[in-house]
Amino acid sequence: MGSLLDKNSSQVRKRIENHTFSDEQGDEYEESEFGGFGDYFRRKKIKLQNLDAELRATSSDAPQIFKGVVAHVSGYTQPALHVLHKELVKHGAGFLQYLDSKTMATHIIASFLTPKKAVEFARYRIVKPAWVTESIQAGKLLPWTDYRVLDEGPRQKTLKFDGGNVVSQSNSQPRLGYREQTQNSHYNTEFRNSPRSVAGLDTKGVAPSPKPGTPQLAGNLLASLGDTPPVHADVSMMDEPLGDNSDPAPASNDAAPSHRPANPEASAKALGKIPTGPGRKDAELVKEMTPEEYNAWLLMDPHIRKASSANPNFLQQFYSESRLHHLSTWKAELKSKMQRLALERGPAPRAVRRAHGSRRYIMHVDFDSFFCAVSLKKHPDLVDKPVAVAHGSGAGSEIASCNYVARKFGIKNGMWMKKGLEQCPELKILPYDFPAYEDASQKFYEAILDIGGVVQSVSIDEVLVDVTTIVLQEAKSAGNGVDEGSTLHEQEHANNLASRIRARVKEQTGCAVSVGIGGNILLAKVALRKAKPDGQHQVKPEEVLDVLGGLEVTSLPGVAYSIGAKLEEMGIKYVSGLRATSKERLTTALGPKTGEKLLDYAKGVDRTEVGDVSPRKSVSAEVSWGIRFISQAEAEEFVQNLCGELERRLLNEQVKGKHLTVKIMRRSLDAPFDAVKHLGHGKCDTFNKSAVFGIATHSAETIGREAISILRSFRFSPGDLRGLGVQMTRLDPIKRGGAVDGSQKRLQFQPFGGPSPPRRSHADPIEEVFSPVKPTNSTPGRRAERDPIDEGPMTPKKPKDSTHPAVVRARYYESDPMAKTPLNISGTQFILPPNPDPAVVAALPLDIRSRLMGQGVPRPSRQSSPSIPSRPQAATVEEPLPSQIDPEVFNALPEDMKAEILESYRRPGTSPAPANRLRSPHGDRVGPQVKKPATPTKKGIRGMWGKARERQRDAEAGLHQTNFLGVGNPEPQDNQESEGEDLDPEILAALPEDLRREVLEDHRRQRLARRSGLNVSGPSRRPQAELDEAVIGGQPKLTFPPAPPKMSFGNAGLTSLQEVKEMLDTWHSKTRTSGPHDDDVQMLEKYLRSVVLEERNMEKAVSLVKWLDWLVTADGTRGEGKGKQIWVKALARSRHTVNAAARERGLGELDI
DNA sequence: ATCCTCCCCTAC
DNA sequence: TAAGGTAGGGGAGGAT
Ligand SMILES: Nc1ccn([C@H]2C[C@H](O)[C@@H](COP(=O)(O)OP(=O)(O)OP(=O)(O)O)O2)c(=O)n1
Ligand SMILES: [Mg+2]
Ligand SMILES: [Mg+2]
Repeated sequence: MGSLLDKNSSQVRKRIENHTFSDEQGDEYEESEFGGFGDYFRRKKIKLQNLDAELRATSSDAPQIFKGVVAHVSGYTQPALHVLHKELVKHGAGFLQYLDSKTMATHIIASFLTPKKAVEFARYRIVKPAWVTESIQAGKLLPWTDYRVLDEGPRQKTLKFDGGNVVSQSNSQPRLGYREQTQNSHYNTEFRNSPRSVAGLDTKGVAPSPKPGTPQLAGNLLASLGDTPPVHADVSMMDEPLGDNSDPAPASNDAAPSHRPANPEASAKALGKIPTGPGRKDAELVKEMTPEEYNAWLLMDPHIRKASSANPNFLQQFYSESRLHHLSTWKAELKSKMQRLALERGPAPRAVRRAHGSRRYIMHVDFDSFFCAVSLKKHPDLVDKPVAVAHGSGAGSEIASCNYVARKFGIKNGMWMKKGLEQCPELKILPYDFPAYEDASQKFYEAILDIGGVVQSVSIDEVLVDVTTIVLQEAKSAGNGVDEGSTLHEQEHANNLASRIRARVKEQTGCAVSVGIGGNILLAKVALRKAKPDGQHQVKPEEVLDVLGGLEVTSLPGVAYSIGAKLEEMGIKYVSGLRATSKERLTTALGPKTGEKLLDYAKGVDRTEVGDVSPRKSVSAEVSWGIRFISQAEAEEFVQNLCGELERRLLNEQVKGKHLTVKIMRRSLDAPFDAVKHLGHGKCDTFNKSAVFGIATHSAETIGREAISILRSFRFSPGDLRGLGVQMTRLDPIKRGGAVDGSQKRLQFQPFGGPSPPRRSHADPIEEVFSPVKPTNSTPGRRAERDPIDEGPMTPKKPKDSTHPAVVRARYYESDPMAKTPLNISGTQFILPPNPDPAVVAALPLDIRSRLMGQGVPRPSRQSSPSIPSRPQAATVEEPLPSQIDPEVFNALPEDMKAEILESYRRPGTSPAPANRLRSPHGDRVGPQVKKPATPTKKGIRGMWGKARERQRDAEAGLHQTNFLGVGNPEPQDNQESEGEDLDPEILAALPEDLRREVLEDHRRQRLARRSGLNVSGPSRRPQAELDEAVIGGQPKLTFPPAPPKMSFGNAGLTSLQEVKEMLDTWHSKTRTSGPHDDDVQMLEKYLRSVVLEERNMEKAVSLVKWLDWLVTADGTRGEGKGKQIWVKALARSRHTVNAAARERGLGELDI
């Protein structure tokens, strides 16, 4: 148990957070809506009035054994919180619902602690609930030390982890609730700290520091975003987007000229909304836009910019609002809590469980329209109306949950608003209330745990409980009959139990849960459906077949659209039809397991045990909404952020992973730029690729490096990216007792593996580590780098001697004249080391490797001079071994590498095939039997043919490839003049209409002239050392009138510009309705002064004010609420402050 | 047979 | 406007 504490090295961050959090409880922020953690808990506390006094008065006779004890209960406990509370108070203890001021509590009662809590409570006496119950039983206070939850032990070790990165994480933190996430901004943890210095901040060597984890990749873009406030052209909508037959130009991009947007209205609307966007006369221009240009154009709208990946704070913001993310996070948390609770409860039930025959009583308990019901608590007037919970009322907004009134209209959870409103125009829309869902859920779980069955969490609003033991027990003691009647008694007891639960949950939460009872999980679920809403139902053994038979197959768990359609093709619509089908036929169609399972289900058989949960097999982070990049750099930065997120989650789970998969969604080339759904991914092809690390890792740096390499290897036009994700599998628990950090010392000895590199110790002597290694065991991707982004895989490195992989790589870099322009892959020359060791080759990152291979046999068409930037032309898919590959080298490769290389050749760089692998046609060998019916999929029938079609389309896309060369610098040198910079939407927006057109046109011409393949080079990707210079040379070329001031990124100051911007963003969005707290504004002013006077960074100060200006003025919240007014004033004050400070320094008036 | 990898599908 | 995440079961097909 104590291991929990020591194990988690992610606690550094958490510790800081927690400390910050406690500090925030200081009264000075009391009124601020942007009050951070403290505020969250404070508000929660208000809801729970403390009735202790009353309790104590009514039970003064109980021995006051807990006198002097002030207890707090954390998490789910057994007995439940309310019981402990009552008992403690009755016996003289003080009780804290929430830890207001930590020092007041003397004991914390918990069954187990999450790592986060373990740290938070590190200084407390943390005891198991049994301490309370057994003390009461004993009639005296038992020594708490016998009930420790945690062993003692320092876990300083963990504090060393990732020192500087810690505070800087800008992404959401998976374990935290949405509110913690959003409020735990830099503003809390750093910004506030810097001017004031926070007492109590953990001082064990971890201090807030700039954010090395987030390289300033998209520097230019971000800089300009911040520097040039958007032009708010009025939305002078011709408000009739409908039926307009004018060309919504960008929707019909030329990848498919004949293609009309799936939803012309939506497109037209989107267009119309964009301030001074290209009018219809620009149709031609727009039609020829690259995806990047289109995105740049799209992002001219500040609202879109704010909501999408263009916002530096995007990941955090997105996750904090994503219901699906919360659902997943909650589920994972609950799962592990239940797991640990079961452990702590003792291994008893296990043995007991199977004792009695096979008769089981399983309850499935689930809230009725959970989100909706909870959100309705604050709008009781609407309970009788059709209501849904969604983020908005636009056509693409998703209905997370709707009440049963709405369901009568045909509305369903997950439905898009467009359809929902079609079915019911009266539909009322309520906002999400995530904290309320957490609260309701907690009470629900307490009630469930209270009954003492075996509990398995299904989701935030749903559990399975095996109550067999309870029911049998009760039936035995109540009804004396051991005969036939006992079953009836049992059933009745089960029903009673269900009633009790329902009543209790309703009482505690005000919301209805329904309960299904059955002899197994399947039947409990089926019963649940019958029970809803607000009811309970038991499926008795004798009714099983009848009940099931009449159900549609899709109401069986695991059967939905795809399998349902397959079955329908076979003429099976109802479960009864399943029973009438031979196992053979089912297994042939669906596979052995699925076929058999369905047949079992049809017979009412389900052997799955409640509570059987296997350990986690994967951890991932992905986003497929709001992705609109205008440069490769942005895309890579985003991937890096995802990897940061992944690292956090891995640490939280206390695992490392060996197998990395990068998931990419790219706009289908026949799909319009605009998705139907606002900022949605639209129609996409998906591409996954994985890499294996020789040794498991959780390092964001390591993972990011490889992930970015993989991303690059696809050479997608960044503007076409719609979804990105990183997933780790092959997980290993992090072993404690040291060496966590030193693990990479051993990686070399792993068979074919990757990085887990260096604790960025530049001094790390590579040879020494590698020398004893057999070449075949080399590790790819080991590069001593400063920054995974700023120094991409193609950055030059020091040469080394010997054939060590790292050395080869180093040489390779050294000799690559293009080394500094990482993405110009096809146009690069490089030198193949004589006698490349195959393993060495294999050890190279994927993108390099393919190039190297390409050179094995020089092929002018494929690789070549810088002047002929040809891409690999549609490579021969059929050939077993692409001719570009030296067979000798190839054969020496490990098998998996062979496959991978073939793969990479199979898909010529510019148009990899979608991830749907080409499977050998079943028809080939199948003979007469139809082996595999097409698998239907949401959008039409897929399966083999579908895939083939997709490939086809993609191949075709390859031909179009020339259309979407990236905007970039094709030159071999790191040439700052030859720009091809990203188009900056901000700047574009500020241009007069005609000028803008000219710019776009010009931009396009350059691009076409260069014709260099995807290549975006920006100052931001240069090595750190060059960054400063780059900032100057790297000014967007498009420096027209509203030229943004020069920006200095990086660790210019105490707090990086971007970080502060993110803080401001979070701060603003959290207080947009109430306005900022005056203290906070003062602090901002003070900080701005210090930026001007101490940091002496005028650009930063100006930039921040402009950023704030943008935030405030771009906040289109209706009605100029009081919040906005306060914000406007705050903005004015800030502006004044900076000007005043500038004058103080003898500088003139600034143009802010 | 049995394993592994890369998907698809499903659930909330 | 809008916040389309995430983990596990399991099938297909290849390697062993
Ligand atoms: N596509 C979906 C499905 C569910 N949820 C969320 C909102 C739901 O309230 C919650 C629980 O899911 P349920 O399937 O239990 O649905 P409800 O509780 O809303 O309705 P009911 O259980 O009564 O069918 O998960 C969601 O956001 N999107
Ligand atoms: Mg529900
Ligand atoms: Mg549910």
